[in-house]
Amino acid sequence: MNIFLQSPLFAGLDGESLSQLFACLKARERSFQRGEFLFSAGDAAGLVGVVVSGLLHILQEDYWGNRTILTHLGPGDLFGEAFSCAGLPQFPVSALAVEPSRVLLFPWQQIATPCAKACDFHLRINQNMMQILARKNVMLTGKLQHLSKRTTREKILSYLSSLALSSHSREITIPFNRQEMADYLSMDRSALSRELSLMQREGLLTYNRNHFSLGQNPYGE
Amino acid sequence: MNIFLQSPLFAGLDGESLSQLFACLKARERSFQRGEFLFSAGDAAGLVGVVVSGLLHILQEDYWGNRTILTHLGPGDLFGEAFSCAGLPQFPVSALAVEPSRVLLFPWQQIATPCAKACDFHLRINQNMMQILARKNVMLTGKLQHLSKRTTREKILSYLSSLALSSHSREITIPFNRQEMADYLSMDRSALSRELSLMQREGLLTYNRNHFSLGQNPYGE
DNA sequence: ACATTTCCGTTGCATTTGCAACAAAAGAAG
DNA sequence: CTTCTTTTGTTGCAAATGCAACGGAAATGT
Repeated sequence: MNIFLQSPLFAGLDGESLSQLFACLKARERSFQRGEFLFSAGDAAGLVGVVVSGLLHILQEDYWGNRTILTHLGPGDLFGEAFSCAGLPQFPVSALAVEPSRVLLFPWQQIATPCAKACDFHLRINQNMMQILARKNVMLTGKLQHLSKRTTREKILSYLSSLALSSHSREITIPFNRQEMADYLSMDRSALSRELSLMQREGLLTYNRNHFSLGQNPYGE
Repeated sequence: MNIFLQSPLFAGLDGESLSQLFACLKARERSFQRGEFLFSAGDAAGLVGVVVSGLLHILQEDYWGNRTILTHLGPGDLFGEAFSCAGLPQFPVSALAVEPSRVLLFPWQQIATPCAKACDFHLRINQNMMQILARKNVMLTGKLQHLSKRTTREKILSYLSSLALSSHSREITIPFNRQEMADYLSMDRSALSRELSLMQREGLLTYNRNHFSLGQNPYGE
């Protein structure tokens, strides 16, 4: 139960409201065994879920059948919301339980349309859902900015710059180690290290581990 | 007026509802001269707009002051919705009129909270907005899939594969010419042409201009 | 039909990047 | 302190990529 209260979808609600809301949402809790699919690509979309316990993988399969793991989902995480809310007829990805898992599932429609009682809870999670989608949007847009740069250096600077701007400081501590940073920016770790090292020698920035300090101008001398 | 009816935000409404709704939303129309900023990075967010006529650029400025054009917006296009809805305190980007432009502006809050009259229109654009955010989400996620591949070939295949899957066909016609396709995938046009040519020689696919036909298996022989 | 413009494929070349392997540094465990 | 593990920096090398330039093909306009 605590899981739900911490989930952004149910933010602002208390335990009591929650049980009423779950009835409203026609939510039901289900268990999945290790290796069981919650849904597969091609299944009708319209389902939203919250992980209660266990571990899920969101998988994508391309035209030739190659699978990629897109995300790992743990307790509290939300899934299916974007596809369902976008009105896609089918899920383009699959959700797999990689550990015995319990999830709360409910039909998307129940969120979108106000219930007969027009309850406040309903309004609230409606707003929450919108905020969740919007935030994810902002996040994705940001990451896309970095990845659409063509060179390693530009990607790195784009990433660090965005952090510096949002923290209003030239001092940045990132939440990644080198390997994770390289993964986030979709590049090789050694290439990342090499470029960082180069940039430091050129005086664009200084760094130590996951702490960075940006210089004045990456271009002019 | 027609512009609005075609905009996804106002989908499902008719002309009459629209005028009532605009009052509800406290919408006002404003004109901007060429070169005038609608808002600048750092301004308080919370504003949503629809372009009526003219042309806007969304600009981003990085830590060192380098500007990038993120988007071009024309009549019917929506802007500001993600940032405002996400609850960001400030806009991280700027909006500039590059031609004399007219836009409809309204405060985000008016969409999120139902009006005193609890009008149906209100509910409707609430749902519309959510769908818009969700669809953009799906789009961004898809593009991110492609860009996070490390090699030119993988990016191309990821892109074509996703189109093939969603159209349930190995025959694909893309909405881009070469240069645009290269831009979309963030790569050099000649590098794209070279790789396509290579893949065709290897039998992975065949193509002509913007029409592609995928082969059976890009890996095994 | 002809001229003009846009689009596309190709290629040489310099540079960048991924990959692999190793060394140095930092941190954790004993 | 010593040992072991993890993280990070470095480097050689092959392959990939961006860049620039060019020529041919296709589309467009007259």
